[in-house]
Amino acid sequence: MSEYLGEFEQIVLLAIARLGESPYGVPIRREIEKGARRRVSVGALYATLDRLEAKGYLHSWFSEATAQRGGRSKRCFRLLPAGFEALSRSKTMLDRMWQGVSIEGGSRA
Amino acid sequence: MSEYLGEFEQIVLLAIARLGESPYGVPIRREIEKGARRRVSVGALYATLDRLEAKGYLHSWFSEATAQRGGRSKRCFRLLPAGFEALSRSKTMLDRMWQGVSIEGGSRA
DNA sequence: ACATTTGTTCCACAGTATAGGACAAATATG
DNA sequence: CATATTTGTCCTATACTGTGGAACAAATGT
Repeated sequence: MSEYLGEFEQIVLLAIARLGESPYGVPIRREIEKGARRRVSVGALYATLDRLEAKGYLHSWFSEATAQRGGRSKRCFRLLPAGFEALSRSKTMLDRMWQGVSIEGGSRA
Repeated sequence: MSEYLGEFEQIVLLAIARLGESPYGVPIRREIEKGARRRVSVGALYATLDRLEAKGYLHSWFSEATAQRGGRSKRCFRLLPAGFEALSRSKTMLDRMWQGVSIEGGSRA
């Protein structure tokens, strides 16, 4: 297992952090599409959630079913401290690498 | 080909942007190890450089050999505008997702 | 000639990203 | 009650990215 988070892994953890209240798959997906302005397939999302939980960055459990049409039990998620720390490490590293790069566009003569 | 950059791809592009003067493999590698504080194997670096060039984010060419022991021709790199734009897109997206997350650590009660 | 130094390429494999269909579990309805 | 509809998760297959290290290439040194 790599010491660092992939791009999409970061986005998923951040979406959960933003939502806060034990969100489940559907809201998480919506939050990513809205916040990152990027299409997300269901499969991609759950695969990543599984991996993040296996790494100990996330915890999940099943809620009770609700009395609504299709209101089956939902798999809720919570960001664990280790997840937040991994997120911070990635951010710190990227921020550090961006220092001194600025607006020069990279096409110097 | 994904629309977004992987974590390591970002780091490689940033290292080249920071170095500026048509750097080649060895200095790029050193810059990453120093700047990102992360170990980089040669193979990992060149594989990523090749992919970034194939995507049109980077341009490379071979320099003349120099009169030094082992001073063979070097493969020099330059960040292309498309590379800088891709980098900016990734940064903008991550910055947007970080908004509202702050220091709460993610382990709310 | 052959050793040493510096650099790059190749190869094999692990890990991450992606899409979409299959499947499960609830209520609605005739 | 049998079946349709709705909501949500799981599974499977495949492409792309990340990884390390050995092999190879091309200079000068001795």
